[in-house]
Amino acid sequence: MADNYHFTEIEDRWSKQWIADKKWAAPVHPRPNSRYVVTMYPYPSGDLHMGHVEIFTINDAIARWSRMRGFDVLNPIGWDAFGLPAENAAIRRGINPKQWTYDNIAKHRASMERLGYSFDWDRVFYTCDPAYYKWNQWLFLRFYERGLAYRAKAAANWCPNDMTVLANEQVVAGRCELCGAEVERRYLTQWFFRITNYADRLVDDLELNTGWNERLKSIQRNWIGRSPGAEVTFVIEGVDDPVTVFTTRPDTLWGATFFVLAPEHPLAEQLVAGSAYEQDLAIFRREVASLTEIDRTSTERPKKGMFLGKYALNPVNGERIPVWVADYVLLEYGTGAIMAVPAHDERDFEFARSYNLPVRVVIQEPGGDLNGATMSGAHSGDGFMVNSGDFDGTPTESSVKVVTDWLESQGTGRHTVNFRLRDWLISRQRYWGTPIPIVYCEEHGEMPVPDEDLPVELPDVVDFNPTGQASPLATAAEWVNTTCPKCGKPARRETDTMDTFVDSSWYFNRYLDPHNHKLPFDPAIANAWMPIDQYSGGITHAVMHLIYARFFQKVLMDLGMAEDPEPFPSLLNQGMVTMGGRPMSKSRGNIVEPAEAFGQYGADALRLYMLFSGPPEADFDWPVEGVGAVGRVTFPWLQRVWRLCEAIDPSGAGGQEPGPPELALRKQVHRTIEVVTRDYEAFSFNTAIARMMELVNEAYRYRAAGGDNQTVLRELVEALLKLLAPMAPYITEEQWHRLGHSGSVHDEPWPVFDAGLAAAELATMVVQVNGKVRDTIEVAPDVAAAEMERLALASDKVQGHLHGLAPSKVITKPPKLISLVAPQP
RNA sequence: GCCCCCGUAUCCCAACCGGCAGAGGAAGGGGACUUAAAAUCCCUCCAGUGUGGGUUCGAAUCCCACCGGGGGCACCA
Repeated sequence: MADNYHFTEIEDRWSKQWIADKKWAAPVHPRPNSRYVVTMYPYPSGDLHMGHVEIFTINDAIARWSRMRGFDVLNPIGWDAFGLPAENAAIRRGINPKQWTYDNIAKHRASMERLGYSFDWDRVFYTCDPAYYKWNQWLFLRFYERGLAYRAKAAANWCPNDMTVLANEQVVAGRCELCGAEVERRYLTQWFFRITNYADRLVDDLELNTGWNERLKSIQRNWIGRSPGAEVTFVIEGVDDPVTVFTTRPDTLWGATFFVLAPEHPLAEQLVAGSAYEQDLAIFRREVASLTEIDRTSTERPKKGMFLGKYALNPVNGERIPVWVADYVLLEYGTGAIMAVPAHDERDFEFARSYNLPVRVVIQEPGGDLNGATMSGAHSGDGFMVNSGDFDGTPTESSVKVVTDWLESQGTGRHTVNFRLRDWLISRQRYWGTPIPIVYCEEHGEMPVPDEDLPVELPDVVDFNPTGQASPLATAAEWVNTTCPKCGKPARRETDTMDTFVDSSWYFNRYLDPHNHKLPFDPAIANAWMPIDQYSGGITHAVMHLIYARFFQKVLMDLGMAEDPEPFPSLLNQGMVTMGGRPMSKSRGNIVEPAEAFGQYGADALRLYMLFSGPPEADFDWPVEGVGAVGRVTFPWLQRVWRLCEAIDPSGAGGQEPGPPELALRKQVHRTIEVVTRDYEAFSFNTAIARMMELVNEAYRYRAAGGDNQTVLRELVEALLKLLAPMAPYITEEQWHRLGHSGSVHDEPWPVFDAGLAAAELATMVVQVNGKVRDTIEVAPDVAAAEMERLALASDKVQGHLHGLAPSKVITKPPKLISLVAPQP
């Protein structure tokens, strides 16, 4: 008697069995045919959400499929366990962040186990564990030795809500990426990683990432913002040191009619010191400082500035041009100073018109008559140089290079490249992160903590409440007061902690050697697995994690600890899971809890539902009905698969000689193997499932028509179970055993299709006349072109459209298509 | 403003290198089974591919322009 599909019992039993057997453990040293498959480790806030389920399921299907294809597969997991939400939860509840974090990790893990993810549980780590963050500190010291970690005073993004500074990457449209509060600009002394040293390599090596989509590469290119141009040196009257400006259009130098400094530029202060302009500048600076970053960078606001009473000398013609400060010039970009060419730059033009500064045309369009006095907007396009001495007539295509070369020869300029990317600000004024391993000695100043004193552990007793003044760690007096590693005299520890993106910038290396006590990882072991063959995760990390980790990889390479310039040349970005077009959230009430879904319909049905929803990269709008969608779509199909399997005699009793219906069914099995394999290769899980549904439909139709050949049905079901196993691991394992096998379906080799069996005996040839389908004819798959033409011309329908004339042109694509072009009558 | 991605049945989604627009699912309609219903099984309806041009024997697919949606960058010199 056939059993029903009791998914809860089946899933519980196999889940425990696999874990007890350490079924997904990977070897330390892989064979040459290995696959390192990694999905971004989660942040343990609450339980898993649907976004996790989607990407982990995709990742798991890839890992399991790779195993069946004979690869050594490493599919690890860990937790990104440091970070602000834990600390905020701890403050609200009056507990230690550690407790909240570990409670959530336990929830995550239970859900992951039930969902059947084939992670290698022996390699798990938590980044808040001193055994992990010790190596953040170790790596920090290596960066420090090479000048890649440094402390400097700079304008920083301060989140008034989270009471910490943020990296540029963590500010979205002027707001804190985590809490949404508008960030403030503060001049603070902070720790930075010198990522700008790697800006060129970060752009150039994007080309090595052949498995990235264009969208992501474009986001990173935009973010890094490489801008080739020139530096030009100006002399300001009465100032000893020359001032350098950056420009992308040195060919417009002859059109510079004024010179502008950023209001905060130290030189501005110096220029007006003791003059009548001094007080006005102070007032103007205060005005600018009172603007938020959003206002300051708005293109809508009229530009403001003031003359400083000094003149700069244009290096190309010695002309005296007035020096101004203006709010549209930013201290952070380029050199904080510009030459203003109003005729050919929109911003300079706007400013010149509001302050009645001269506009001089130095680029003219062919046949154009641009006039500085009358033009209504800047001409920033191409043309040829005018009013530029010997360079008149030089076209824009070559002018930038020609002029810059000439400036170099004169010693007044040089080719250079500017970047939008800023150095990565890594210090945070919060508790729950890696302590920065630096102490400050009265005598020796900033001193790195020696390697043998690592880890610098987080103290337990701390007042977490951020004050905005000092970091919480400053309240742990016993911890802060230490001794100088050099002289032994009293010293104070650095009280800022590291950005948690430091943790995630190298974690995939730690999985490869997770218990190493001497090094973050053994390069020899890591290099055997690296780079990651398939990485997966959200595109929300496009300019954060995905740029930082690439930077780390390059530094590791320069340290001799890595061989590969890119850590994850192939990356899959899953789409967002939404409901009603908006992100799922508790407060909005548009949420489906994974536990609810697998509780009602099972992990297999939920996994399959996520995979069936569409291509992995596409956003997925969950139907508003909620979990019921699983009960309407993939759960009934799994029951259908279950019933089909139950119709197979486990004793393996043979069937009769196969007749035409059985041969047709067998052909369908092999065609399914062929296309499903192709779909897996393309990560096209939704179409793979559709193909399997088709096969199941065929089997049902065969049985509904009275067919019951056990041999062919068993072939079909066994192939189906193998093809489905990476996506729905439980039902396939259970039925594989019920069919009488003692081993695991997950240890089976991936099925191979028989090309002879998969091929059709007859092909359908489409006959087009003038591009329109006029007839279809059954032909042999290996039909010759001449035979196709003969058959096509023999068709009455075709003759009707040729009007009895011979075709003027014949295109054949054997065996599927022949296209005839009728002669013009 | 510049750049990237996407527009296909009522809905979700297919369509390889340009070659019969439809694989799958949902919803809808009909039928079988049943005393009846549910469940199950079978059958079935549904668009000419956002719009307008172009290239081609032939365009959902390639090119151009536009419209709509999503995203990135943006007083970046």
